[in-house]
Amino acid sequence: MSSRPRVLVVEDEIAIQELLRYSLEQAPFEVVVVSSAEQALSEIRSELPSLVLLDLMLPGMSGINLVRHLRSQERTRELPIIMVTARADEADRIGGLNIGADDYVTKPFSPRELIARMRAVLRRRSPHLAGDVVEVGALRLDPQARTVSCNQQAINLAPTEFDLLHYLMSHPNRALTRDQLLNALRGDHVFLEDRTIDVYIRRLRAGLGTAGEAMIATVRGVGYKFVRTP
Amino acid sequence: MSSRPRVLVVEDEIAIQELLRYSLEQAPFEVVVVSSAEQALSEIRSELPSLVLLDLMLPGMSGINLVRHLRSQERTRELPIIMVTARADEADRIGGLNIGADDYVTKPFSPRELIARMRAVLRRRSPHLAGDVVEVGALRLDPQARTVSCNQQAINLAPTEFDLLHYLMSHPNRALTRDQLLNALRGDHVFLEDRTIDVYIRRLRAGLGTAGEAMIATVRGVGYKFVRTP
DNA sequence: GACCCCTGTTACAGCTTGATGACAGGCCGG
DNA sequence: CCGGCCTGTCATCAAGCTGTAACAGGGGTC
Repeated sequence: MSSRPRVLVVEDEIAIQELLRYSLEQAPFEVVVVSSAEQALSEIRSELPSLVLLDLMLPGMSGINLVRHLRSQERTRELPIIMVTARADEADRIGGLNIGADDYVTKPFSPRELIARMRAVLRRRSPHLAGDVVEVGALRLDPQARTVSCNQQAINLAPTEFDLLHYLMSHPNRALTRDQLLNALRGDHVFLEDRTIDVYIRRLRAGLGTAGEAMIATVRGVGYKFVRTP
Repeated sequence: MSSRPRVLVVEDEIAIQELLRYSLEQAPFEVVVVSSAEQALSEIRSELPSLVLLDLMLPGMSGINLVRHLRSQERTRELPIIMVTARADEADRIGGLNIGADDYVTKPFSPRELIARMRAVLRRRSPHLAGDVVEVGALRLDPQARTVSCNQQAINLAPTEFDLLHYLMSHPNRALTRDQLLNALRGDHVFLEDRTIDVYIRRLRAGLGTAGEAMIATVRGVGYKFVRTP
């Protein structure tokens, strides 16, 4: 869940589909591709992605109408959307942002630029999904490389421990309840014991060694907290 | 109790229920969802929430009638209520406020906006639930981080001591009865000895050190008071 | 100054909460 | 197919927190 943002690509040209799938997976994102607005709706209904990448020109319902529709629904009101348009003047015409997209890119675009824009949008909406390196004190976490180090010393963490640390470091100095942490790790449709978080905190602390004890604080009666200054 | 505000969501559409539950829990609020006015009454009877989020259109008893009923009862007269309404026309809005809701939002709404309005209402009615940092003299209390400091010096308090201080600091220069304090800490359905508050005041004063003696004043025959200027 | 009411303080038993170690099952790679 | 990690749960233990009673002390009233 917290590991890689899910991107829904709505694009009908096969060549571009493949280009996007490849470059986005390298980013890394988890990529789901559909080729029409109708399929996009169906996919979104079954699981909300972290971001939608949407071609303006589509068979059937147009991209613009899809954005309008998504913006009119409570569930998808805040869903980050980036539009892809064929020509710059098109972007001008639709005023990309006016119809409710968060950003747009014009073809031809460089994957590098696209990914940068996606990160920018995610950064605004959900900081821990943006893929930025997080650095606090001697601790450094790189979400893309999925590495953690403390004073240049590499630290090995299991996937869940990594995601947990990532979320904690992205929300420093804030007491987080076990519920919030479980939601961040597993999404809101999974039912797990609150106490499971205790165990992961323990494993994470053990993995981080002495430094970990200082940075991950227990907030009695509430949950846990990542403290910036020990 | 005082740690996270309890929100009762009265909403019959499943999709909106889930959206609200997720975004409110991240806020963070403690969320209870019911799908009819009758269930809402039953829930409120068993435990008074900090705020009610109420869809105007419900099966059975309408949202409007529920508000009227709540406003007619002593126990729920002051309960903050935000109405959610599908129709955006002005008559509804005015009606919403006239019948006694504290605020309203119209669908479609963004979770961000909704949470901002909830905070605003809470800030007005129950300042200690709004989540703002409270700063009085050298004392500083951060509800999100759950930290207290005096002249930059961290102070460690037990959960109840923290909540008590939070409530006191949010209502400065005002004599508060033991009943009021117990209510704020434990809700209105828990019965405890008044004198228990004395003990918590004692523990809180001890925790705050010399500064605490000066700021928490005893109001003989009434209760206690947080004084701004020693 | 005596008395009563109120508050301060302490001690304590019971309970809740968090830390920890162990374990079964699942998944993955070799 | 096997072995090794990873995951989620549980039982247990230690520590901290809570609520009450009991006693001490002080202030105000008459």
